[in-house]
Amino acid sequence: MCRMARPRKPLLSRERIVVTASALVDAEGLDAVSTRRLAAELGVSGPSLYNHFRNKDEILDAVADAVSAQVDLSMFDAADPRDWREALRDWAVSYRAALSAHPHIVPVLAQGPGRRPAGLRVADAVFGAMVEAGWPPAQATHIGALMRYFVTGSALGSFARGFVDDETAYDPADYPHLGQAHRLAEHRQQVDEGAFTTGLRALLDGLALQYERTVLAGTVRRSPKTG
Amino acid sequence: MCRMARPRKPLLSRERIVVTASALVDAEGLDAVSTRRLAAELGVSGPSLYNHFRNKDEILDAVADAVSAQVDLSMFDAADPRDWREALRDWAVSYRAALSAHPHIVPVLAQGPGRRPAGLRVADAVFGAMVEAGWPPAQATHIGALMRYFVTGSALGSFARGFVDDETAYDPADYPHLGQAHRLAEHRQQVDEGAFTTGLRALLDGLALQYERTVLAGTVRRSPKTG
DNA sequence: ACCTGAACACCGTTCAAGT
DNA sequence: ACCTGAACACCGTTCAAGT
Repeated sequence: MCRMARPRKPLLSRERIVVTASALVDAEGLDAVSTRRLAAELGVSGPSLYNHFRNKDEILDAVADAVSAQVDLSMFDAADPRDWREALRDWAVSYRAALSAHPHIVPVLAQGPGRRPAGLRVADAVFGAMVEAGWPPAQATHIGALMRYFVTGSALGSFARGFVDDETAYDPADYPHLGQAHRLAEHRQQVDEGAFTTGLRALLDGLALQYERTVLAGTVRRSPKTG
Repeated sequence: MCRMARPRKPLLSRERIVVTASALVDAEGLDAVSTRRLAAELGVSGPSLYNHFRNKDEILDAVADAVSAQVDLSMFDAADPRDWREALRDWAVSYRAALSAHPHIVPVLAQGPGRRPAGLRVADAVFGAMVEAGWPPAQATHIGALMRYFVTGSALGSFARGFVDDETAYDPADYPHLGQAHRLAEHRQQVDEGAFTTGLRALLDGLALQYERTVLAGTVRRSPKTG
């Protein structure tokens, strides 16, 4: 019609790049993502990407943040902040589910939120909820950190898949207790799920003990808003 | 003297390569390790490395295994296997110390022991000790896995360093509880150590609860060696 | 504003050739 | 047995040029 200043739509967008990069990471791993390969999948030439991202690391950061955005945080809006234990459990389960669905990007994600908005929303929500529940700020920080240690660790590498499925690989003379280790691969799902569930329960039980000893012991029944 | 079949000593050895590669990883990170760069540090040409390792991944595996070899396992030789809690704590502390000293290689290490001898010795020792302490094999496997999740997660990325040291980075409108997050960098050591210590104690407290409920509850005082 | 080809300084790995 | 240079098929990124 009038003006028609821009003859055709741009071929690329940040979102298209992130979606395609995510699919490539999931399908073939981090090493498969080269700017040229990614550009080819998008039907453009390599340098085109630099119109939308400053460099390759920024693309991978965006892929990682898209995973963080999948983490459910609604449990922290719960009516009673004293239900911190259940909220923390549900959050950890959702957190791990999101990461485990995209294990190849976890090393990037594990470097911390930095300036990634979704990663920061996660950190903000858990810290806020713990403070709201009565944990001192320093302890609330520790809880956010240690939960991330556990969840990223569990999503980073499958424990079971860390052993090779080869009966002759583990000589009983060298490793007297690993006679069945080559069979871990068969039970991958159960082993990793079981270890995560056991560890999560242990963490929460242990934190509840500390909560009783420190937070509840020091409480003298504050009424909110009235000082 | 006689024969002198080999005129001069080889320039390289697997050990020299691993030592130099480790130093390079520690000093400049995984990305700095290229076969050409590593070879240059060793005073040889790039392809020479292929006389000693099949490929670059094998070199990084060897670097990772050298870190696993630093983990103290002596606590699992303790007289009384019922002291599993203390042994597990001391092991976790030593494990994390070894990994934290070489954080850049942790993503490689976290992929599991595979066929790396030192990594397998670690897995063998902790599994054997837990079974000896009375844990059922499936639970002993879970403990080995969940402890690795926690330790590798804590060594992989500093929680505190995961936030940028920039007062304007975290807008209170977006992240209402992160007002002090930019100050985490100052207290990096205390935050990461504190979170690890808190998490480790919580894990062990929680596991001890489970031990009381399941292992001790089912025990009818076995005398060893007499069935 | 957004995409391109050419170019630069790199990669991991193979292989024939040397000693 | 162990090291080399040359070569192959790649990299990430910059930049002048096009529209």
